[in-house]
Amino acid sequence: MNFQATDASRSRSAADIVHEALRDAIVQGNLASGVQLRQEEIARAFNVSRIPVREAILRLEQQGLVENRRYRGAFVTALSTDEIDEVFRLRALIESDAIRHAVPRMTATALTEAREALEAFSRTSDPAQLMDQNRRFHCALYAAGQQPVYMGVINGLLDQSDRYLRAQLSLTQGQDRAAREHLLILDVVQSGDAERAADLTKAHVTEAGAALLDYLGQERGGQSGAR
Amino acid sequence: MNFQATDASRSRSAADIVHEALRDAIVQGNLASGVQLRQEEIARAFNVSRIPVREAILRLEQQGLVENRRYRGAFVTALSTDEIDEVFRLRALIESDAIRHAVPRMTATALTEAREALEAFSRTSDPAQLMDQNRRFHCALYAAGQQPVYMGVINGLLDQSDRYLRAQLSLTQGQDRAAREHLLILDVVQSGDAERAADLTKAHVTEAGAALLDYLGQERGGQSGAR
DNA sequence: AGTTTGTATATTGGATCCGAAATTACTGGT
DNA sequence: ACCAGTAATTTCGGATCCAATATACAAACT
Repeated sequence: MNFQATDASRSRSAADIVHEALRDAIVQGNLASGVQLRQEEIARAFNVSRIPVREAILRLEQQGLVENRRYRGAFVTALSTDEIDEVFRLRALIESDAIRHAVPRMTATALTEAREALEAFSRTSDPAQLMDQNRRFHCALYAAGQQPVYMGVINGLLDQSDRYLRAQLSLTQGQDRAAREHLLILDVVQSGDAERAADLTKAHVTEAGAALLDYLGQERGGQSGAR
Repeated sequence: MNFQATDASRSRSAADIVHEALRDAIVQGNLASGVQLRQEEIARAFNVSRIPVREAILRLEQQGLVENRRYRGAFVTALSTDEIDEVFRLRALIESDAIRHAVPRMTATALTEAREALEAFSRTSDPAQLMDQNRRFHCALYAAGQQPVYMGVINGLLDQSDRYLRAQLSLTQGQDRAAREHLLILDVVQSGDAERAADLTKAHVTEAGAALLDYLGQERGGQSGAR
């Protein structure tokens, strides 16, 4: 047998495809907060019936990316500034703990993947690429901890934070700072200092959140709790 | 206007009812790990079509309570001992932080609800009641912190841990110990010492997890990572 | 006998159709 | 001109039907 065997059962269902497309659109900001998702419209766009669309929207609702109001439709959710603050505090808490756990279990492959992500992050200026490589960097390090439950929660929070972070990270300030901090974190991880890696990660996330809230404060006029 | 206004749009859909029933059945252990959920069978039991059943199973999948394998069906998930350990470590981390945030914002109504839950917890010996009041006690305190994102994540983790915790808590040892610790936590919360409340909560959850893993170790024969 | 292949059945995924609720447009009255 | 009440349209939730896939079993072949 000398052919490339690919697990056919992993072929994505229609619902998977629709879900992923919608999820990306929301996270990347192509679907703005408050926009209504019409099942019929989406079904036509993907050339499927409304059933897989409903399934996709269901999944988005569970992820907190849309809000489904009975007989009225699904709307892309908007987080209040307070909720955004919460997301980043939770991320700081969990991700610092995750990296503390991961450092003593670090593998070479995780380190190389993180390094690749870091380099790709510095090279690009495409926002989508920026977000992808940012997530890839962090998750590569956390994944070495072999903690699937942690990863699940972290990914959920990242989905929430990404679509807001995108704007802030696109500012060259944000990208440069993130790149510097990533490099620092990677060095410390490599040195094996778990506590310091945890502290740096906590600060990294906390400051990203602060910068974002600052940025949003100007955009939104600074009213706390505003949608 | 002196009538009790109830949000009519909150009337539960068929999918809601099925979802809740299945969720309770899994959490309360009436549906054991590994059992297959057959859509047709469930649809007949609830006297609905398979559509709302599929929606319910979808939601359970997102919550991590069942695993859906394409064209094969949905199976109640079993957490490995490692994953259970993770759930409790995450809970300890997040819930201690949640109560630290809640203490300085504590309200009288939250305290009374927590006290009521505590008393009901001590009085009953019904496992289902035990679980309900346990969750009610903790969530009442956390809720005073006004952190919806935290609450969402915590509730998800509680859904995961509850169905394993149930067995352990039913042992009178477990119940007595939990009741004592709850009383202690409530006192400290009332005294306004956020740090100590956080420490106690962390210890409370950590020890519950340890006791559970110990208990499961006997049941399962102690093979780590076993399903 | 063991293995393999074809078939029959069961079960899920998706499409189409129907009913319910909500929003919008319209009409008649004051 | 404005408001209430009603009809029409839109959109969602659910039921039924069809297609795709997996499992179980039986028959045939080595």
